[in-house]
Amino acid sequence: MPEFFDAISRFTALGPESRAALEAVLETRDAPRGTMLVRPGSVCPTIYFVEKGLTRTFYYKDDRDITDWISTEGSFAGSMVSFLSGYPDRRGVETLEDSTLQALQREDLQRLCASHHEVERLARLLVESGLIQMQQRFDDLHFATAAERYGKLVQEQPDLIRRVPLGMLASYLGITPETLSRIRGRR
Amino acid sequence: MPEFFDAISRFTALGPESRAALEAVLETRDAPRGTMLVRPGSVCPTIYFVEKGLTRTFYYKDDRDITDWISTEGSFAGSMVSFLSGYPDRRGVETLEDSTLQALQREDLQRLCASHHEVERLARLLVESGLIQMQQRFDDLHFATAAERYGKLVQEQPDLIRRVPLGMLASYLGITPETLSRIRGRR
DNA sequence: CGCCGAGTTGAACTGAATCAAGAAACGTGG
DNA sequence: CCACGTTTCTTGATTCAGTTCAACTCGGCG
Repeated sequence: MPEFFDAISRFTALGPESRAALEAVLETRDAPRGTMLVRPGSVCPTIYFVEKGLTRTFYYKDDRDITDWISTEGSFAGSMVSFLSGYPDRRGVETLEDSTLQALQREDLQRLCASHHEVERLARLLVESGLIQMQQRFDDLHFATAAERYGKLVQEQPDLIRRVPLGMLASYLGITPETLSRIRGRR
Repeated sequence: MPEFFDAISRFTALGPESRAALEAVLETRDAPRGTMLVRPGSVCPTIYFVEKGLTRTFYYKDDRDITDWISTEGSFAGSMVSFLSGYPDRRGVETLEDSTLQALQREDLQRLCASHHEVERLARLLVESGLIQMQQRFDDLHFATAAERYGKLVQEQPDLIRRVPLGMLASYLGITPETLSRIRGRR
């Protein structure tokens, strides 16, 4: 719980009232490795803050399992698009390790956004930072080679290389497992 | 001006006070074709609503001119990332046709967000829709072939094919001009 | 043990980039 | 209004990063 407020304090300061209101709707959830938090193809009514553990957002593209996003401690997990739009999305979410999560319901957040200006600001800033990350990832996909993207991942999140199976990392980077294996092979 | 409020009314309703406050800071600007609205590499302190005309967001990647985004009537133009973060960005913005724009300054928006909850909500919803679009585009880049992406563009914005030079369309689609020309060639 | 999924390795294939000329369109000044 | 130079577009030949398909290895684990 305090981790959550630590994390969001980087975006905006919450007054005691807003903070209490948020605290009241957050729900702590322990989920063992392999728990399906959101089923692919459904609406994602909950966004999870990862306090401990590891999750991935994934979907199926022509029977292939694609990892779309990986959320480590201190970040959010969910189908952003579905959570924001309220429409179903092919993306699902599952834990890759035993995890402790803070669950925030879409409806609660909507309500708090309406009633607390500070929460609305927080939501805006969170979405903004999501958009900026997305832009970054888009640019990488556009212009960096497979090896460059892998190199960047190694630099920025070296722990993931050990914690996430190769196949999932590969699809996260937008390449096949074979290609990632070869990239590793040289050096 | 009314076009602007029409467009944002799809997101949230503004009370008369918020509306007046926004109106007060909007500035209409006529820009002939080829006007540089934001220079690449600078901070983008202004977001433009395109009332009439056409703009593109672009940058240079190894001396190649890349079109990152195209904004038609009724949409926004600018370096989202820079506008939101306040940091410089390689992306610049220029008009592709004689255009009429509504200019909104970052500082004004920040101020109004702080003072008017409704404006903050509007900002959040706008960023959300930006993120959703971005996700869509990311997925396309990931999985659709060059020809599929072009086909989609033809379907969704057929006017752009006539209004935007091939080279710019190509880089917008993430391919070379040669490839786009060939795609057009067959059929 | 022997199976099974995850990872590696190899060979052939492919979509798109690159390099290299031409052809067409475009606008600017004489 | 035409001629010329510049930019834009097309077409062809070659190359390359990454995919696909297929076989093989390795490390558990029932």
